[in-house]
Formats: sequence, C-alpha cells, structure tokens
Amino acid sequence: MSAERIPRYQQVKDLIKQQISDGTLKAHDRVPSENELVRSTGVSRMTANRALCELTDEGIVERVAGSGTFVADLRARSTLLEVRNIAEEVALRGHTHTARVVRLERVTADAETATALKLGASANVLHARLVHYENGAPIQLEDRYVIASFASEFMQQDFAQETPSAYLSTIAPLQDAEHVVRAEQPDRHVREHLDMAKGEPCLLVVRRTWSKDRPVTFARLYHPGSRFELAGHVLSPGRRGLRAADTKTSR
Amino acid sequence: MSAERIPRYQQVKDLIKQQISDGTLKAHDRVPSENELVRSTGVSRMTANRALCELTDEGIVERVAGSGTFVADLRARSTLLEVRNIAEEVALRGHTHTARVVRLERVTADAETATALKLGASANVLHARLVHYENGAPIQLEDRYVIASFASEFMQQDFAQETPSAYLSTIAPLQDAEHVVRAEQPDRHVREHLDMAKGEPCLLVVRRTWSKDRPVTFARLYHPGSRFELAGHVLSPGRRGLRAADTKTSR
DNA sequence: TAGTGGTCTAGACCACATA
DNA sequence: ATGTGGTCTAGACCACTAT
Repeated sequence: MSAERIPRYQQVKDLIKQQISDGTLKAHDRVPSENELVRSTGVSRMTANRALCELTDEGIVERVAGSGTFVADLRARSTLLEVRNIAEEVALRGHTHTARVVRLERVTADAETATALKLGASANVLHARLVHYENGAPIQLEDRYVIASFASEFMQQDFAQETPSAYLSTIAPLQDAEHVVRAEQPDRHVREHLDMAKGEPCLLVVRRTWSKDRPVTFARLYHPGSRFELAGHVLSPGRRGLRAADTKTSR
Repeated sequence: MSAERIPRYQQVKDLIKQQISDGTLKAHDRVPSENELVRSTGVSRMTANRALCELTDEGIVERVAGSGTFVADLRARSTLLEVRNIAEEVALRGHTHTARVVRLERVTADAETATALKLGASANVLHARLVHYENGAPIQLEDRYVIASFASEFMQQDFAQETPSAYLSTIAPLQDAEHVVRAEQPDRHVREHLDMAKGEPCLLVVRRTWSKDRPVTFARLYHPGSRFELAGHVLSPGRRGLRAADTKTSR
C-alpha cells in the first residue's frame, strides 16, 4: 500500500535506539557524535543534530557541549501523567458529559483559598460548585474559586453548558497550571454529591491556574475512588515523542 | 556580569509568545508563516522553522502542512504529572531514603498480576514486598512482581541497598512504563506497614514496565494519603520546554 | 589543537492546502 | 498557481572540553 516514507533524521534516531535496545549501547556510553553520524550514515550534520536533539528531548540521551552525547540513565527517567479537563476527558471516551451547578456565589475567601490565590485575609472571591456526570453518573465535584476582578461576568454564566475551566480560558490569553493529586476522605457534602459509599476515599486534584504571573483561579476537583482513576501513560522510548491518555475505569 | 546571549530562534519564540500573551494573537488565530518571519525578523527559514516547531512541541501552536500555523486552543492543553522512583524523589528533597524488605519469594501469580504480565493462569512470578522510608517515616509500600525468567538473580539481591526498580533497570536495556493512580482504602497489611490511621485512604500508583514489547514487572505502590501527594507541575507556555516536579508535603 | 555540541544561513525539493 | 509546512544539504562561526 503506502510507501511509508521515513525521514532520514528518524532513521538515525531509530538506529541509535536500536543499539540501546540491543545492549550495544548502555547507560552513560558514548553515542556517535554528529560528525561521526555524518560519516557513517551519509546525512548532513544538521540532520544528525536534529536526530540527537530529539533523542535528548525524549530523555534517551544527554548531550554535553564540548564533550559528547551519552546514553541517559534510565533510572533517572520519569513517567508522565496527563491531567485534562473533565469534559474533554469524558468526550474522549465517547461518553456524554453533563454538569449541574450546585452553587454560584460571591464569598469571603477561606484561608486555603486566600493563600492559593495570594489574596489578603478577607478578600472576596467568586465561588462555583458543580457536579460533573459521565453518562449520568457523577464523577467529579468541582469547587472553584476565582478572583473577582478577573472574571467580571462569571456570575452570569451557565456552567451547565460551558464548564468554568472552558469559560475562563476564553477570557484569559494564556495560562499556567499547577496540580496536586491526593487521596482523601471526603466530607459529607462531597460524598453525597458523588453518590459515594461510606468509607470510600476520593481522588482529589487541586488545580491552580495563572494568567500573566498571577494566580486567578483555584479549584478542588473531587473524584470517587471507586469509579475514577488517573490513568497512565507510556513514556515510550521506542515511539515518537510523548503521548499520554486519561482513562476512566468501568470498575 | 554575563551578556546573556539569546539565540535568534528563542527571540522569535518569545516574540510570538508575547503576542499571544498580549491578546494580539488569540486561539485559532493564524501565526506568521515561516516565510513571513524570515521577512519580518531577518532570520533564515530554518531558524523560523525551529522556533515554530518548538512552539508546537510546547503545545502553544499547531501546524498544518499546506495550510499554516495557528495558536493552539488552551482548553485542549493538558497538564503533566511526573512520577518518579521513590528513592530519587526522596533524594531530590534532600531527605534520606531507606528501605526494608518485608518479603521476597517465588509465588503463583494471582489473577490481576497474571493479567498485567500477560501470563497464563498458574505461572510463577517473583514477588518482593518492601517498605520505603523518608527520614525514617514510612511513605511507600511496594508490592512488586517480576517475571521469573526476566531476572534470574532477583532473589539474591539486597533491595534495602538498591531498590527493585533500580536493579531491574540495570539488567534491562530499555523500558516503557505505564501508570495508574487511584485512591483506595488500604487493607490491614498496608495500613500497618505505612503506620496509617484508621480510615485514612491511600494513594495507589500501579506501575507496569516493559522490556522489548513484553511486560516484565508490575508493581503496586501504596502511599499514605495524609503524608504523600503527587505534586504538580506547571505546563508553562512562558518558559522553555516541559518541566515537572514531584513533591511530598510536610502536612 | 582537535573535537564537540549550539547555532545559523541560503539555498533546495517535496506533498499538500487554498484559491 | 501560489503559499504552506516538512525535510535536507553543505557549508559556517562560536564556546567549550579534552589532550
């Protein structure tokens, strides 16, 4: 069928990855330099450079200017988990996402929220609490706090149609995000909203989002431990780049 | 002090990121093409290409061959969590890691393990159970299963000195890894080994590792919910590349 | 001094999009 | 037909490292 054209830099990458898989090259071993690859494979130096740079980005080799390129120590490798928006995550599974707004109010920030948003003691923040459903089953309770001055029309939104996360990204130009994942015992409100069994723990994702050097929103996302997991990913040295996937179990 | 030399491709990247931050460029807007950047900034096309390619890798723009380059929709952005080996993680915090071997045996694989390792019903696997400590406090119970034929000297190792993960990586040339994170109620053994309070949930990381297209080891890593969290990361459009960090709390 | 990686250029050919 | 991104080349200069 298709000729499956493979770029030359990819061929060089595959060559080196093959030698690492073989055992020909071991951790900390020296990898052929750019000039050596030019001679041995016939590619130009820029192409050899691209191959080695991409292997560096993938964590497979390490480069030291003036010294050489070396096979990275796999013990130092780390695996990545991807955390997505709940609506997108559900959609990716081909399921239906719905949301219900439980609360939408202007409140005085509690201590944790004030700290997270770098606000003074009795600052006002906007608060939305909603439950997200996947095919009708509750899978996330979202407790979101937003700096009032950042989103002036926040209180007029219909978050059952567009999630707070999606809405906020339409009014903010660019955002950094910070996540923490914990296992916690839910309080009564969380347990009831998520229809959780007694004693069932929840997987909590705390997310803080920046816009232009300032944290502007802070969210606690509770998930029922028995029906939700952050699923993993393969940091795959044998494939191209980084890919990740979130999955919900049907456990 | 230092002249702080900034490469030209980086200047081009900063230029575009600046326009996105400004609001000059919004999601789905067209970004200047390589040829336009050549004309407007004076760099060569390869340099413009590098700038745009790196922005693509960072998830800031999307490129469509034949069509153009466009600002990525931030709603589609996802954040990454990094999962490291426990010994390395502890060391990164400047703390002392110790481990105690609770069990080291050859057993018949249970159903979950057999499935995870793609083994038949009554296959034998090697099993190690150990507790990891950070400055003397237990933070991880590791239940690891290894395909017997993969690590013939597994039973003779001193895992208090070198963790199973580190040992396995010395005998395997290259590995893929797959992770799942869950919140669970620990059983009695886990709770006791980790010195957990009654009702305290645990954060469970299940890790499966491949060597040459075959899963060779499978581990359940239990962490006390009150003393451990997978901490976040900033997918930072404003900075270079992807960086992530794991942290343990001192809560 | 010779080798290394880091960067940059000014061309080039191709497949594909849009019009 | 033109423009786009994807790839590739054969040079080049630089800072750094090792000898």
